[in-house]
Amino acid sequence: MAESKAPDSTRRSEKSRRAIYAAALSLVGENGYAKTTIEGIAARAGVGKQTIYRWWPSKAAVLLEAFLDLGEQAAEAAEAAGADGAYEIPDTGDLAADLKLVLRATVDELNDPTFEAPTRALAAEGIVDAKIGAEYAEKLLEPQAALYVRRLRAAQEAGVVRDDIDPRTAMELLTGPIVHRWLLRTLPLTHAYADSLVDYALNGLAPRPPRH
Amino acid sequence: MAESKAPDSTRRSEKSRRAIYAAALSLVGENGYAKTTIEGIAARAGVGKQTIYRWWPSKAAVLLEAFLDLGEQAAEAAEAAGADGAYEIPDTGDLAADLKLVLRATVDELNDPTFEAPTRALAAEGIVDAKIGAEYAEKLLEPQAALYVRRLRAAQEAGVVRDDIDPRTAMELLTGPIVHRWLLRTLPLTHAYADSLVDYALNGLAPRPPRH
Amino acid sequence: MAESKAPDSTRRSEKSRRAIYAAALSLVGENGYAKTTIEGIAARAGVGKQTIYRWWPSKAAVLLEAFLDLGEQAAEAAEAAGADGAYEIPDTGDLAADLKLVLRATVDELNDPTFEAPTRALAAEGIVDAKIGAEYAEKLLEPQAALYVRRLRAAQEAGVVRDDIDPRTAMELLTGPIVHRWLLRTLPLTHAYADSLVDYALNGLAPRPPRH
Amino acid sequence: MAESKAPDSTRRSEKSRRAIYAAALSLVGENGYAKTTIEGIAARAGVGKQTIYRWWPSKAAVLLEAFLDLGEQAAEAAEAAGADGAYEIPDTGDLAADLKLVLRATVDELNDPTFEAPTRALAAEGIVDAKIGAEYAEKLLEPQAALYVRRLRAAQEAGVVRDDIDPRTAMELLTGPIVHRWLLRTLPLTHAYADSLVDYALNGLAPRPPRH
DNA sequence: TGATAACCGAGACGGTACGTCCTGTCTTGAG
DNA sequence: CTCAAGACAGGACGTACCGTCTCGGTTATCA
Repeated sequence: MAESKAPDSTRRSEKSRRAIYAAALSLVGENGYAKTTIEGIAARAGVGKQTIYRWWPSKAAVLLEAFLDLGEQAAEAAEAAGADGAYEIPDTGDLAADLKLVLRATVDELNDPTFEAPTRALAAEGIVDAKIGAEYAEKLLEPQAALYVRRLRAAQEAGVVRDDIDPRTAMELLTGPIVHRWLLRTLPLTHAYADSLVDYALNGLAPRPPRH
Repeated sequence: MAESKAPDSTRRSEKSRRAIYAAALSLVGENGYAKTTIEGIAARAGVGKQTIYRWWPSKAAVLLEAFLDLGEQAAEAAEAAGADGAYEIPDTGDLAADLKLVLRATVDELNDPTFEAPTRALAAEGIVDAKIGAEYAEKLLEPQAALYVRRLRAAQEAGVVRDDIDPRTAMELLTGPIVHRWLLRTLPLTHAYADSLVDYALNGLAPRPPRH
Repeated sequence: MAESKAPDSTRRSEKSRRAIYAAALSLVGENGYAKTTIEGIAARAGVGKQTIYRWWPSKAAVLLEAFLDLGEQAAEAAEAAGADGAYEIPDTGDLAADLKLVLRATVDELNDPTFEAPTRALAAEGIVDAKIGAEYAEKLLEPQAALYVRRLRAAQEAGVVRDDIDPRTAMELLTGPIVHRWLLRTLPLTHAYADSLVDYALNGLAPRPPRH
Repeated sequence: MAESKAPDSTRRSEKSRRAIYAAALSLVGENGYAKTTIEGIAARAGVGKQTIYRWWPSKAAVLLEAFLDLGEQAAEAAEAAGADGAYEIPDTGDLAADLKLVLRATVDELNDPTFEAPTRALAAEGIVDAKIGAEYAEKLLEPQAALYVRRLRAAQEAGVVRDDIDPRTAMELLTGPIVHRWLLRTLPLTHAYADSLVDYALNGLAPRPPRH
């Protein structure tokens, strides 16, 4: 059942891999994803084209891995810098405040022009190419999602979220609209919007029956 | 001070335009958007390439117009078939039921494999190309959004939605998560999910204080 | 029975054709045939690669045509310069002298370093590729051969060559050894050698019976 | 002052060498010389590419050696089969008949489709690459030429060829036209042609003065 | 009798050129 | 003027080989 033509990854050149990541990221930053070519990446990385085609199935796959590598390096750096490893959504007891904090951070990140082009490009590629999409979701989205789920479960245990709520769906109620606005650029993405979403989601749209 | 190179649209060939729409849609359906080329569209439409370049700025623009045209034709057909023109979200008095109805329809539409490829392609293009994205949002998303806003305002007047709620944000609370799941394929898109969203959005995640 | 994909030669760019000829000849002169690439020819000619692939089946075909064109232009120039058009082997009545004259000229031409590289390259290509070889023979060799045949026929009429001799074979008796030496570089190619060939061929190797 | 990178030929793998010869010859036979690659030879021979690059400077050199080896093996086989080793042109006393015999054999050999492709390929390579050409001439052509020279010298001693004839040039008068026809495919190569060449060469083209 | 060189198979590497495809522009001839 | 047709310059595609290199794994002398 082994792949007949799989290259021998033990002999892979680490130097080339890193150079390809760097070249891909810089070219996408400079010219945009559409104008970035495999040929251009190879040239800037000082690498033969075949070395890219040998290890990646597509331009999108290269960029995705480069992105993931960037994240991993940042994580390692953070860990080395003293943090206790796993980042978590804070739990101050005030769920609304905690969620607003992280959603505002997400909003800021999405509005950061540095990351905008490559992130949009990857998202677009993932929308069309299921393979890329799955990897994108698994590697970039899922870890983030898990944080929300943990915080929401804690909230359920603390009694501030109903027990019959599915944390996953609850998370999507918060992040879905933000991603939607960012992707489709329908309306500006602001801190106020993030706050509104938290309030609406936690308390619902229907009026509360008045206490007696 | 008119555009020096603007073609004279009064002399435009209607037949060619329709042939281009048909060719574009069929080719995207057969081979996917990425493998569809302007040359291929021109060939299948029996049209010179210049005729496409003269009237559209990009492949995405062609497909977008083809899509809009499809919608318009469907609308005209529906109108001719007897309906009173403007479609609306029903108002039975039961907001939750009404919303579930339309959200389930949206889910079905998004799951329809016929429309999947071109819709994803357009969405992806819109994510990367702001021009396309704006037109996409204005022509395809906005009319749909307006229906929700109207229905939610009616609900506010009826007192089943709080007055301080922004209908636009409320709408995004419902459709955002659905679009998000569809685009990123994180989890399957079902009627049950649509129902949950309505319930969560209307009632919130936090427990209601007990009536006295 | 028409070719399905034949390009329309009436719309062919004369300028590009000439530029391709010039580029091909100069590159072969500079770097040799083997190191001359279609890509290089296209680049120097300021032409798209497809323009070469559209009109020629191979690098050898390009060079062959370029060579033929060179000959035609030289011929036109000569004609314009006053000559009476068709060049002929002179007929002074002394066959041996006349043949030595042209064979010495041929030797000089083959020893000319300017023409050596491209001519060898074309000959080599023709040896391997029958199509090229046939065109090479027809366009470059045949006209030359016809001159010999005419001169030898005149010699037969004048009674200095036996009537039962095939002029074609006779010609090959003269040129074959020269071409052979040139191609295979077995021994140097000199005027003396050319003279010997004429003497040997005209008088034979066997001793003449003594006159009475 | 020895070559710093010369491999140690005493440790050379005989098995690999033979496998490379066999692979080279079979691939040239199957696909032609141009489509035969060093990589392909190595793969079929079950040999690393470096083993070829270590011992041969070029593809042509590999094929040339393979060819020579073929000839040597044939010679050894012939010797073992009883012959007295050195082959010679027969000397029956009738020079014309003897020459016709060997020239007809040469014609048959050149017309043998089995040897055609590789022989043409080698000849073509030798025409362009002087190094290969020299080796080709020395190893394959020279031994053959020596046979002619010996037979012609014997003819001179017997008085059937004039003493002032250069045997080498005389030989070229016979073989040159045949090789020429074969290489350039101008006209078919037949026994009759070989016979004519012998007659023309021996007796010359000019009429003999009538005996008194 | 190990050390220590070589050759060896294998195949990744930086490159070059291939021949194909498509882009967006330009030109031609018909209507 | 628009249109169908398609040639053009340009350039990226993905593939095939080039010739070099590095990697274990056998041999096959020498210490």
